[in-house]
Amino acid sequence: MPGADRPARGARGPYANGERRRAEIVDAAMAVFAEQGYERTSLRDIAERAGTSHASLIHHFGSKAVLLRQVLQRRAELDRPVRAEAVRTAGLLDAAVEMMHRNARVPGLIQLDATLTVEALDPAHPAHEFFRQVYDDFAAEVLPELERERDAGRIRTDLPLPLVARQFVALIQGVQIQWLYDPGVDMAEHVRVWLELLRPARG
Amino acid sequence: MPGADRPARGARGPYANGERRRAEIVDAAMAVFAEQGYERTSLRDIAERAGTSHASLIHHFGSKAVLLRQVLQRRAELDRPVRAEAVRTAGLLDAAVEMMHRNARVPGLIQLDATLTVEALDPAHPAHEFFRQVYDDFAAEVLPELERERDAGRIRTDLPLPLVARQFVALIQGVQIQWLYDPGVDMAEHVRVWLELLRPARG
DNA sequence: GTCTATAGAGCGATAGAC
DNA sequence: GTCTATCGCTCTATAGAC
Repeated sequence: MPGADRPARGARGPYANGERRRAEIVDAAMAVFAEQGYERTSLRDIAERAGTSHASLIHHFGSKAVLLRQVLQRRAELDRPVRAEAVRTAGLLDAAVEMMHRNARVPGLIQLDATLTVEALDPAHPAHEFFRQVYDDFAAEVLPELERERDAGRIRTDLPLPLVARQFVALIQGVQIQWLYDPGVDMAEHVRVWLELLRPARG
Repeated sequence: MPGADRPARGARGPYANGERRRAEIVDAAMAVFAEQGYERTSLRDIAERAGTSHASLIHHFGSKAVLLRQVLQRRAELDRPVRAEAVRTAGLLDAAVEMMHRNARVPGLIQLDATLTVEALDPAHPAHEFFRQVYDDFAAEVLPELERERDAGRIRTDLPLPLVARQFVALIQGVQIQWLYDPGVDMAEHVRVWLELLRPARG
């Protein structure tokens, strides 16, 4: 199946080598951004990791900012199927527990999110809109799930759910940062306990 | 009373002008760090704000890292009396609601904390130990307060309080970042609702 | 498509006049 | 104690050979 829907040009489809090279560079950039953040990472750092020159990065992507956007897009693509499976089997809220457990085992992944999120607070940052949208979307996705849970009697009826949905985002964000300072922090357990707090009174 | 316990040298105490100048530079640095973070701020940016040259900053502080430490120390000194008063009148937990409400009105203050916190994740960063200590200390200070509240029957008895103490820190951190992305987020209300979640079941 | 060379700018820090 | 001048370095991005 791979490449079957493309006209052959050379051994693989068109631009196959160029696309593979670009993918290698994006992977290298993702790794180095995760270790050092965006601002502190130079094109030379990424080029060294990818086994090429910083000039070739510019050739392929045009600028460091564009490369960052490719990294964010790639990360979202990698996440989507894993996340979809977790949501399918556990529901959106409990899936977060599973996702945090899993993400903690991928070196640099959470540091990438935390570092870029805060760097991108500046509205002029190339990833500012991306993160604003990600958080808004996530809160908007969580809200109806919270309403369903409330209507099913599984969470308290006296809570301002739009605020609670946003608090879910904030909690995940904050727990990640505390975990980065102290790996003894159990991120999944934090989310689990917080979800427990939402449950109705049991006497 | 001011300066009375010092031998006069010139019109004011010793080093009076130098200390005033240093204080002005620290205030300027605090403002610019708050707007741009530490890494993205140059000594020239700070010097311009303070109305002097970047060389004079080095003269007074020796390095950019030392200047950052002075800023953090100054910020802690500014915070201490306000915080102490809030804790005295409201108790430690409710004081946080008050503090977040107040801090939201000081431009750049929360951005300073959030930006530096994440930049300082790197153990080699000049503020890494400072922030690790601040978060550990705060969680350690909150824990006995939570235990008192539990013993007084004001919060649930089935919660892992050491984790909850750390979650308080994480929540404040995360809510601040969400607020920076969307000023419509009501930080104090988030803390208030979370504290409400801790209360015992009421049927 | 990848390289070397380099432009052009900004950085932290230093030296030394005043 | 403050300045100008500058060092030595790093950065993003460009130019052009191959």
